[in-house]
Amino acid sequence: MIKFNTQESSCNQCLTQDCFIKKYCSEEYMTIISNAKETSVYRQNQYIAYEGNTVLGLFFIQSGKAKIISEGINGKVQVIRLTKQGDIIGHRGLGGEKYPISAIALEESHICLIDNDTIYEAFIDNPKLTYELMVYYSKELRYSETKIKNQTQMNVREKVADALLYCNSLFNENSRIQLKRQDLAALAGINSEQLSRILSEFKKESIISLSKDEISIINQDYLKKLIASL
Amino acid sequence: MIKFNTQESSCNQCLTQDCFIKKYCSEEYMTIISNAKETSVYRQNQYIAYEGNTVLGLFFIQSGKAKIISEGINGKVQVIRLTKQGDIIGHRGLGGEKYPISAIALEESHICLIDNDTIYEAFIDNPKLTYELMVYYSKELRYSETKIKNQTQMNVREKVADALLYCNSLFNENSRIQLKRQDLAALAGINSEQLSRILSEFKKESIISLSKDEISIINQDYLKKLIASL
DNA sequence: CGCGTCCTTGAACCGCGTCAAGCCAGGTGG
DNA sequence: CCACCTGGCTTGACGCGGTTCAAGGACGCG
Repeated sequence: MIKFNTQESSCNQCLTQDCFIKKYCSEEYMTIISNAKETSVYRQNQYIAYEGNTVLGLFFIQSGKAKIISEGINGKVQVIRLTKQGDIIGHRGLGGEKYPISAIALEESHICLIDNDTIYEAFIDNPKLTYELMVYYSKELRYSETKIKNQTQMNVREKVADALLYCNSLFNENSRIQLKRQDLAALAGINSEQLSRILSEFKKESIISLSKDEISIINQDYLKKLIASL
Repeated sequence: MIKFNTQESSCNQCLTQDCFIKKYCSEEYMTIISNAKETSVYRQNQYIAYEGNTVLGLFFIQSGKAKIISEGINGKVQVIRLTKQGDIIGHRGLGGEKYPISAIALEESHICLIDNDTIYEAFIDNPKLTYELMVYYSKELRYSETKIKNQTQMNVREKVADALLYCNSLFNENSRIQLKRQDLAALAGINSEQLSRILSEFKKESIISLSKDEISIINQDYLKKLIASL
């Protein structure tokens, strides 16, 4: 694993404005955390956290993207969610000993690790931070519980629509989605053959366009209507 | 809705030891909350919170049980989780305006409602409370995300085993489960016909016993092995 | 140019959801 | 006390949607 402290290792000078630490910690604590944290660079496909490993602390994404996955029956992978700048990884390990999920970088990513003790102190001394993180969690819970229902009730076509809209709303890069088919399928909770079929259908119906390894949504309204009944 | 302040409306005299307020709030705050909270009695099948309604605050279960549900396609119900004494309902509404789920009492239940403002003040002034609640959330997240994977990858038989073990570990009342078939099916994420079939199979194989409206687990190890590969 | 990886498409099987009928227990009224 | 009705549970039969297996195509890389 490639790790090194980057030059911009001080939170004060960090440009990532959506970081919880920057937004909700006192000046005093930002310094403490700056000294304690370890910022590393992860290359594409590199593991950030590994299911079953001991919880070291909380990861904050300074820049980049990652997928959160969980392995199931016969090694079948489920993509739980995708993360971007400002998001947190590893919080599910709070109060536990082992990471219940794995995190893998989707592109080169700069990620700060704050160890268990430091972050615990920060929580106790910065109620606003803790509260805001709690709210962040409750949003994750809502997303997660909606997805339980979706996995149970949606058909394949709806699952694909849902996954496409999810990617689009999360990254919002001119509506372009660049995930491998396998990852997108694992996010939708289906197999890659079905995904291919549905994407072809959508293309024929001019709902999306496919070029190389990118998917662009053309008719977003259609996709939204498709999953509106949930 | 039947509502009245019970005699034991003071947190100091409350016998529910697993309540977060009792465990992590200062004496001073317990008094404040005692005065602000409203304790109500809900009968079986009565709604505690309703999907889409304005978030009033947080519900703490003093005694009783409830199911948390979400309605989906064609009014098809998904049981997200079950709750018991000491659990919290409505925290998913934090930072939102509307409850994203409904909660319905499974039996006569005494439930305390703490309004938004009071609970927010309590959070800011009791960092330990906020932290512990955050940890509680992270556990919910782990459960929830495991369930996403289960709904995607498990077959019907495994889903039933999972649901039975869930009920058993949650309530632990001499391994007896008293939920209506429909509720149990909605918890497992399948239809009630399939549930019946699988339960009959399990009965034939002496894994469970069925009597009237109760299910008893006989061979717990078998069920655990069945879902171990997840 | 050949190989490996990823994507696409076709074909066949089967698990599960749906529909429908029968069963059992409890409640109600004649 | 029995007849009837109602709601929940069980079981059977059927058909569809989706998974699986398999083959072929597109592309990048050595």
